[in-house]
Amino acid sequence: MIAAGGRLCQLLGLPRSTGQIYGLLYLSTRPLSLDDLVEQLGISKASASTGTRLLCAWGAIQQVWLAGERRPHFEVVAEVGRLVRGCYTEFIKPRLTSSQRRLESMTSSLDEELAHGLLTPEEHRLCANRLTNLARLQKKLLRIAPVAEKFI
Amino acid sequence: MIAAGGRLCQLLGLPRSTGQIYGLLYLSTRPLSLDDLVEQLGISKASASTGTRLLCAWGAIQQVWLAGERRPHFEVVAEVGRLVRGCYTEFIKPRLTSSQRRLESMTSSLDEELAHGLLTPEEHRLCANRLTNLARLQKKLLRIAPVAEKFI
DNA sequence: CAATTCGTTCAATCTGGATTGAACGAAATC
DNA sequence: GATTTCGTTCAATCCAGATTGAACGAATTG
Repeated sequence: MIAAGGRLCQLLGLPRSTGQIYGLLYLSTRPLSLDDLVEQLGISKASASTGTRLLCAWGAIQQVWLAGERRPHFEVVAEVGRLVRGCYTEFIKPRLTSSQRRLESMTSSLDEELAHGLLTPEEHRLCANRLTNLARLQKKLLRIAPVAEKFI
Repeated sequence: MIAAGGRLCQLLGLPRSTGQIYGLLYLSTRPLSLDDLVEQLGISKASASTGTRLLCAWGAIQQVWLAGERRPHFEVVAEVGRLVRGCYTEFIKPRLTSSQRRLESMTSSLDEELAHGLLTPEEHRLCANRLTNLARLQKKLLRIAPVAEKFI
């Protein structure tokens, strides 16, 4: 589980240690402290600190205060599906909408170039077609979201 | 467009140059040779060679032989949606199915540990629950595919 | 208040993988 | 057949970003 989490994060361009922390906590039968993570994963306290903070910010894990312990421990929060959804709304969706704006500006500047005679009508038609294709794809990708949410 | 392709590839953990090549070809009004790519993108011929080969393998671009030219040129193939679908069947789906197998083996070894008294029934129940949660999520993700294909 | 225990931060280091220059082989041209 | 023009391959290099050790500050304990 630790290895799987590490590889998944590395595949996504995220710190491997972060995935390892989640993997360990996911099958731990009790909340773990920072030093537990350091010891069991063989990572530095610095990595453990930044990793847990990142996972907390994503709502993947949470701090809990155990009776008799004065430092916080960590445990995973239940639903994994929420992580996937969060990944969509945090990562994919903003990029899709921002690139939609960029596409619009590219289209308008393309029209300008045609008006100034920098492009033949032929060339303009080809580029405009490709850009509208992209725009259409983006709209579809954005429309999938509500459908997918019903499934997950 | 070049920058967008480069950044997208970099985000996905792919060579930036590959994305740049696709971005340039996507708005080019004519097929380009390897040396065109080298010149216009400022990348080495080695990067251009491996990049075009990768994109050809994905069906993102294709070679065309222009009359009077003895070396092949490259152009994008139209539908972008096919790329997204290919990304799913090539990357996501295999990983989902392989990790499904791994999950099953983990579950069975977990049962063994319970039988050998290495785990309390309490601990076994918690781990088994989390594993079945994961398995359920994977099944859902796999089931989304046919739905999404109708949309894109 | 001193001493200890933590978590955080930051500069330095390490590393996986992209990039590249050069060598190579194939094909075409003369 | 010699020469030039290509595309490919591979070892060396480079780089972004993950990791870490050490220093720091806050909180707690004696």
